[in-house]
This record gives sequence, structure tokens and C-alpha cells, in this order.
Amino acid sequence: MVEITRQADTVRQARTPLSRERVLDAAVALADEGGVDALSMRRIAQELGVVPMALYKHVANKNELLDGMIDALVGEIDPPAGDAGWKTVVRLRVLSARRMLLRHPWASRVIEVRMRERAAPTPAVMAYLDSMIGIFRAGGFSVGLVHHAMHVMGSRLLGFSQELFDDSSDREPDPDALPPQEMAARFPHITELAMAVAHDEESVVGSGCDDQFEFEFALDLTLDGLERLLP
Amino acid sequence: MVEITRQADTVRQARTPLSRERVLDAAVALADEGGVDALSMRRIAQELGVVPMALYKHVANKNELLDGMIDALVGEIDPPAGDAGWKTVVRLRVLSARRMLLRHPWASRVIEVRMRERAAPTPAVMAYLDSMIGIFRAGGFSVGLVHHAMHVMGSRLLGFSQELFDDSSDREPDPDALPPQEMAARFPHITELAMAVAHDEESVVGSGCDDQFEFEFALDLTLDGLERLLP
DNA sequence: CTTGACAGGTGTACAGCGTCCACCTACTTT
DNA sequence: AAAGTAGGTGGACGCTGTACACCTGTCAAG
Repeated sequence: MVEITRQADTVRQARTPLSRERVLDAAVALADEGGVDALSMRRIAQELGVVPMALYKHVANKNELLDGMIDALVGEIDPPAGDAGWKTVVRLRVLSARRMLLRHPWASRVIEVRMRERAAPTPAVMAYLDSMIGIFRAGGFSVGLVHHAMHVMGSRLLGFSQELFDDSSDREPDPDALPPQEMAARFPHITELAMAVAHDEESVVGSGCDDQFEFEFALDLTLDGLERLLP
Repeated sequence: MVEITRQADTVRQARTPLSRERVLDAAVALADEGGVDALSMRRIAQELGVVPMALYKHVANKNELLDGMIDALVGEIDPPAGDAGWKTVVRLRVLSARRMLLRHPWASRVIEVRMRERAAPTPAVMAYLDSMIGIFRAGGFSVGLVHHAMHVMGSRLLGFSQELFDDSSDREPDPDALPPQEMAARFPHITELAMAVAHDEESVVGSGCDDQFEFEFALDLTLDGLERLLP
């Protein structure tokens, strides 16, 4: 009896070595059932039968944990499906993203908030956007047109937030950003787009992307679409 | 000297009687300069030279304070301009909303977050939406079409968040909601729309508004718009 | 076979948060 | 004069994220 207990004690900390993945999973589960407000380091730790500070051996801090959760969720979005034409492929992908967001209602809020205060989107989001851009390119869109398209789609692409790339602001450069050539290798379409935008507006001060123009572009496209619905 | 000082002391708490408006103004100012994370009850109080709990005599709690701030900001949006046709009027109004949001970069996040967890938007937001619906109606849109239009415009109307009315969820009814007839008087267009939607989907379980359909409607309208841009 | 590094879990502590509660004080109303 | 009330005060509680020092088990090198 005593032996069993002791073994159980030993086991509790030995059997489940508490990996980063286990922390992330517990966090997602907790958020799923109690909303993002129920998500505290202490609660996650408690759920894992561990002391709060133990989490910090696998996760730098809470923000980094949120980033990890986002990455996990974005990974749930279906990859582009076959060769059905850009319109169908984009449509299916966006609907898949939406399903993911409906499964995790707290997610869009977290993504949005983290997006706003981070230098760059998380890697999985980057990959998602890159592949989305790739679909448009393959569908015959020019680089410039894809740029507009991404702005127009903004709020639909992940179900919210049209300003995924808020490069206009004066954020300090991300210290652990990817070196350019690796960036280009992993996210070729994003890179192509970014370079084109940066280049053809060289003279413009600041962002290299006229947010105001893009906003009005999207707005007018929407209004035109609505106008066509009038009898 | 002593007298002056004593007078100053007296004055500090007597001259500026710390109204709700002063609290709201201080809060907005603080958020404007330090972002929404710098906004704590204690900081606001400090800024006003007062003890934190003093604020609670003018504001129920922090959420209610955030609501008040939102209302103040939405009030900054230009009223509908003249009789230039629905398209122009909507366009100008949305651009005015955008300018407000650019003046207060933290605002969209606050509005969105508060929207998600509140039973109803704040009065000023209601008024804004009501008048926006009115513009569409006056422009010849049917009630049903306005409904679609509001969903399509969603992310542009206030610069974000297409799900302003997330009535699908199972929120407890707002205790201090307006009585129906007052609601109808103050927000006639919202009421008209809400009743029409509730009525013609009587048989459907739940929300009275098929969010999935609306999402796809908006998505397809956007994709069609993009398609027309292809050479 | 020992030793030392190191990965990983523990315990304590701190500053900051929102807000409940009891209190005091000045002013208004009867 | 008495009673009520609006509004500022002070203290406390429970919660948060996380810095820091510590301990322990595992494993590699001498």
C-alpha cells in the first residue's frame, strides 16, 4: 500500500514529463471550455498537476504561450484542396478557417490581440497567408492585384481583422526575425509580394503600403458589389 | 503662503468635482497616450489626483467605464452628410469612422472585445448602426437586403469585427435592456430589421439569423468582386 | 565509479490589478 | 437642529504574471 502510494507519487512527476505540447494542449482545452478569461498560468498548472512556475520551463511567458496556441489552431485549417480553380480553393479554405474559429470561439480574439502587438504573425499564420497568396497567384492574379485582394479579403481570411500586416506602425524590429533568404525560402509568395510593394512605392514615406488607399479600395469594391444587388 | 497652500488643498478636491465625464476623458487620454494596457483604475485615479475607489462613485466598474469610452468615441463619428445618394453617404461615414479609429488606435480592440461579451452594443453604437441602416433603406434597399448589406459591410462599418450582433450565442438577457416600444422609437431601423429577420426565420432554431449563410454571402460577394478585377 | 553539469519541477515573494467594505465628511432637505 | 445623502478615503482580499533561489534526478566525461 505504502509502496503503491510512493510509486504513484513518483509516477505523477515521472510518467508525464510535461512537454511544451502538453502545456499548449491543456491551455487550448481550458480556453475551449472556459473562455480565454479562464486561462491563467496558475489554472493551466493546476490542470496539469504541477506548480505554476513549472510551465516556464517549456514556455517563455504567457504571450509566447498564446502564440503557441494560435499556431496550433492555425494548423487545424485544411490545406488547399486540389485544382478546382482559385475561387473554389480560396472559398473552401476560408470556410475551413471559419470552422476552426467556431470550434474555438476565443481564438479570433486572441489572434487579433496578439497580432496587434507582435512584430510578425506566428509562423503558422505566415504559412497560411503565404499559401493563400500562392493560390491567388496561381489563379492569374498579378502581384499588385494579390496585394489588393489580401487587403480586401482581410476580414474574411481568418474571419476577422483586416490589418494582419500592420507594418505602418513604428515597431522595433523583431530580434529573432528570420534572415531574408530563409524568409524567401519558406514564404516565397509573401516575400514576392512584400518586395514588390516595398519597391514600387519607394518614394512614399513610411510603410510601403498605403493603408488608406487599400481601405478605400476594399470599401469601394464592397459598395460596388452591393450596388449590383439593387433591383 | 500657508493660506494659499491650504486653499490649494481645498481646491484640489473641491474645484473639480470629478464627474463621470472627467473620468471618461482622463481614461481616453490615458489610453491614447499609453495604449489600452496602460489603462488601470489606479492610474486613472492617480491622473485625477484621487484615490482609486473614488472612480466607482461615477462608474459602475471597469467594463462600464470602457463602454462609456466607446460611446464617447462613436459620438465623434460624423453624422450622415446631406443627400448625396446612399453610396456616397455610406462611404463618407465609414471613412469618418475609420479616421476616429486611427485617432484612437486602441479603440477597435476595446469595442470588439466589449462587443463580444456584452448583451447589446452601447447606445451610441446602436444609434450609429441605426442611422447606417436608415441610409441603406432610404437608398432603396429592402429590409432583407439591408440585412445582408450590414453583414457584408461588417468589417468596414467600424473598421473591424463583422459580428457586431452575435445574437446566436446563449447570453442571458440584459437586465436593463430597453423596453420594446422605446427601442422601436429610438432605433426604428434596427427594430424593423430585427423584427423582419426574426419573423421570416421563425421555424429555424435559435438565432433568427443564419450566420453561416451571411458569412458565405459576404465571402462570395467579395470573391465575385475580385473576379471582376481579373484581366 | 565518481563527479559535475544540466534539464526540469518547487517554493517563496513581489508588484500590480479590480473591487468589496466600512468609514468620514460636507452639504441639502425637512 | 436633525436626518439623509453624495462623494472621497483607507484598507483589505483574492487574483494575476513572473523573477529568483533552490532542489532533485539523469546522464556524460574523467
